[in-house]
Amino acid sequence: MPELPEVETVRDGLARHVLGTVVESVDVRRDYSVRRHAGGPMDFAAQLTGQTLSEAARRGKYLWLTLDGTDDALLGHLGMSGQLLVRTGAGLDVISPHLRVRIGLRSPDGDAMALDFVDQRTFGHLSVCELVPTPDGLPGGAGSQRAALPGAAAHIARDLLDPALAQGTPGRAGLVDAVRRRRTGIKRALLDQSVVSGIGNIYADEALWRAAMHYARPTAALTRAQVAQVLLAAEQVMREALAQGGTSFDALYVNVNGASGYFDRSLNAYGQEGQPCPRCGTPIRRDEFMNRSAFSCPTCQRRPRTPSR
DNA sequence: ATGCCTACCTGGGAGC
DNA sequence: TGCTCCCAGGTAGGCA
Repeated sequence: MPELPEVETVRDGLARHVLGTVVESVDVRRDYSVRRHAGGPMDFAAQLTGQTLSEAARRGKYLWLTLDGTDDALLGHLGMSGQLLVRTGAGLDVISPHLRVRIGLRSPDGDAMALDFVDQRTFGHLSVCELVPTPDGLPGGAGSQRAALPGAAAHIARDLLDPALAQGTPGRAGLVDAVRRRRTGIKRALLDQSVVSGIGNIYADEALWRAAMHYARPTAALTRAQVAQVLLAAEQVMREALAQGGTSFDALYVNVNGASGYFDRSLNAYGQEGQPCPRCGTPIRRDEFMNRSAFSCPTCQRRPRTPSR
């Protein structure tokens, strides 16, 4: 499912293919896919039609296209199965079985195009949302780097690929402290998008495996160095996935599952129940966690004596 | 305020 | 072959 690397791949593809296009039509095929939009699907279409898409931005797993000359943006979240596909030429005849919204576009060259929102499981959604200035998205209150974010995403923290959270910056140190202030387990903290964004179940498990840390380790009992290590592991895993997936949008198409091709080859823990740990050979274990799964190596990632859930 | 849980939603695939 | 059921999980909102 799309987490930060996949969403960034989509954002990059949109930046290269749809900026400067004008919205000519909006076909909402499933009302549920237009959510958190005050006026509903009809208003969504009305607000988009005639607008020029002028910038492709992202915060965590939210991404948006700003509408030129307004304070509004087309905001999207891919949920767990969403895709944004650019259609051109004969591709316009392709109607995916899970097409939820088609946005008809006209390129600066006069070509007909479409931006298709395809989403099998319908956890994703689109809206038109006002951009609002945020006081400071940095954990720990460091710095003064304001940002204009869609109101619906204003509560989302910066992600580990955000320059403001680069290693050695006040932002990164503030994030470490913010994690340690939590009274919960490390995986819950990693998944909390208001602490650090972009990490989902897959990259959380992969980061914890790489850092050789159990998911239930209480954050408050971790040292700064341990928290920094986990965050670095998460950053590395996501950067590697981004490097592998970054070209898939050249074909105007992201894999059917919204993934970047990373998953086939490089997963060490997630989904690997019963498979040998690549580090020590112990079979990877699957636990129920937050009504989902947590995959870990029982040897490399030893459960703490007093685990946090 | 903070932490945790549940509902939302679909259809591919496993099991019979 | 055809049917049923399970499973995936990001997020908002509500609860304690």
